[in-house]
Amino acid sequence: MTSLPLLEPATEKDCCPPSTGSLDAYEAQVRASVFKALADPNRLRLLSIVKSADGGEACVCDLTEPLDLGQPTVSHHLKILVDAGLLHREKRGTWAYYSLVPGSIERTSGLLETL
Amino acid sequence: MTSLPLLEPATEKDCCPPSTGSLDAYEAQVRASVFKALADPNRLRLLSIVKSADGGEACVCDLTEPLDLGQPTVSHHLKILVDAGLLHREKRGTWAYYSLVPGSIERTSGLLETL
DNA sequence: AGCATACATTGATGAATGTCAATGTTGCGG
DNA sequence: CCGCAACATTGACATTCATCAATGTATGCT
Repeated sequence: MTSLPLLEPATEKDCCPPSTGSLDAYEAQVRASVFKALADPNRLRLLSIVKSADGGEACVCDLTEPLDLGQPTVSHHLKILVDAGLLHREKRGTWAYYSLVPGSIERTSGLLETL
Repeated sequence: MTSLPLLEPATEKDCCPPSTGSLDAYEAQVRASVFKALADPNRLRLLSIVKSADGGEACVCDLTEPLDLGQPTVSHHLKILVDAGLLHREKRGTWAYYSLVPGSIERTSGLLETL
């Protein structure tokens, strides 16, 4: 994988006028990689827990127990969500705090409705 | 896989009050299976082509060429989209016509925003 | 009946994915 | 400096997945 621009940043020009009438191969691949990040039950639960966490953020140690997964596995899933542009990672001291990227859920919905 | 109720039918009771505050394992699996259907570029293109097709429907023979895929592969992808509740299949004569299930895109967006 | 067309299903194969154990890295406290 | 705690990375393994070739199943036509 070559690290595609998954979720376009908020500072994007006016969005997605479908000139051809249907998705070209490139756009389809970009969008599919975002849905790939959502295509795992544990990653959906991670998003849900982070979203409803106190302060809107959570560290790995808070996430490994409710999912009943090992710490390396949780870190792996979190990395996929960060690479997809859905989660933001901020390291403070020894802890890594994950939070939802503002607007990322809405932008992902947009990827669906502008098919 | 045991054929889970992927996209709840339109005749669903008032939607998804999150009692626990975060997704339980079952709900996460149900929702993930819908996003799994969307996690492939060729399937996204299929949805896009069907959506913008004349009359809102298309047969397999219209879909195999723009995707540059074999007919069995296209049929396979279409089956996944039907099983996910996103496409509807209607057989008329020798042809099989696929169309978007009304409201399925919006319901899928709902699966995102109610995480 | 016989044949061609449109589509589905099966089986096989290479690639991608989820998980864990082991190890590496970084920051904090004594 | 030493050890511990939190997290990331690597390597291995089993499972799932996307694709195709071959075959099966209807349906329409002559």
